[in-house]
Amino acid sequence: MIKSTYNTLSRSAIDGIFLGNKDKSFSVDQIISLLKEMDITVNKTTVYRYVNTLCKNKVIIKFVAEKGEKTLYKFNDKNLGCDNHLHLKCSHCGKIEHLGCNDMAEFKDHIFKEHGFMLNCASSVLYGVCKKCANK
Amino acid sequence: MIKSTYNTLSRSAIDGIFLGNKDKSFSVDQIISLLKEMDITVNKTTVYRYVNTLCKNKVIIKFVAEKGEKTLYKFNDKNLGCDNHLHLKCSHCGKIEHLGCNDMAEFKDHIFKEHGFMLNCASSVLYGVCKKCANK
DNA sequence: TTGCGTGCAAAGGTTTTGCATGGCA
DNA sequence: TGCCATGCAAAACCTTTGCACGCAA
Repeated sequence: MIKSTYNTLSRSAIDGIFLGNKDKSFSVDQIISLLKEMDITVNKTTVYRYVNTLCKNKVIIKFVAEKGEKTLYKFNDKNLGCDNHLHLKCSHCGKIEHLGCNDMAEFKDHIFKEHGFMLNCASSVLYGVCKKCANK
Repeated sequence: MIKSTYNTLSRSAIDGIFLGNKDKSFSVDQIISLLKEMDITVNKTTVYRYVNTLCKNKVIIKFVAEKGEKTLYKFNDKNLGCDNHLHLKCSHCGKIEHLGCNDMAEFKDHIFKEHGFMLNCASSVLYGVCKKCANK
């Protein structure tokens, strides 16, 4: 999924996991388990290194689910439109800011897991005061 | 801040930090630094134990800020009403759920720190489909 | 005096780093 | 061949636990 590097079985397989489950998130241990099911054994260090590389390249996103939980990694789907990010509307100047999906992933996930509420981002608007107006 | 326990200098000082900065959040290391500025030296273990006790008593709330960041602790202000939590409205049945401030702290904090946007929770409603309606 | 609070050391768990080897291009 | 990818071991880091001692009530 990233350019100017070598292709290896491990990396292709990890790519496959993220590409084949664009809406799911995985911990490093889960990735290793999934690889094992495909009879591919990969060292934990290798997985950590690769997911970090993918994060730096913005191919996947990294987030912490809860308290002491393990770090999760998820495909960063850039093709999704306004139904996948929230909108912040300034009550003062009326400007609307789009809250990118990187910021949303954890929050939406939490609302769904903990409250069983499937958020419809396209319809939801958060109101407040933006930085510029706050400084006036 | 909690009953049926002994009062000690360390605990009073930690109480003071949270009570005096109700809207701010601190890591264990930050707490130790602040105590040091008051010439109070407290062992890290002690701080961990006390903040965990305070969490169990719902006096403060615990949350993870970002990625691999340290766990943060913040005063749990119960005097705040609907202007401190978000509302989830089901587009199907119309029911409104209140998203408690424990769930909100991190999200609101993030929006403010990263986007400079001061969220007005009272005016903001998130739309989606609740658990009951989703199961129909 | 009783039992909670504390500090120290050690352990636990996740993630990172160093180094030598292996494998892609 | 050159350089990146990998595995192993060890380290780094945050947090928790065990144990003995100290101190509040």
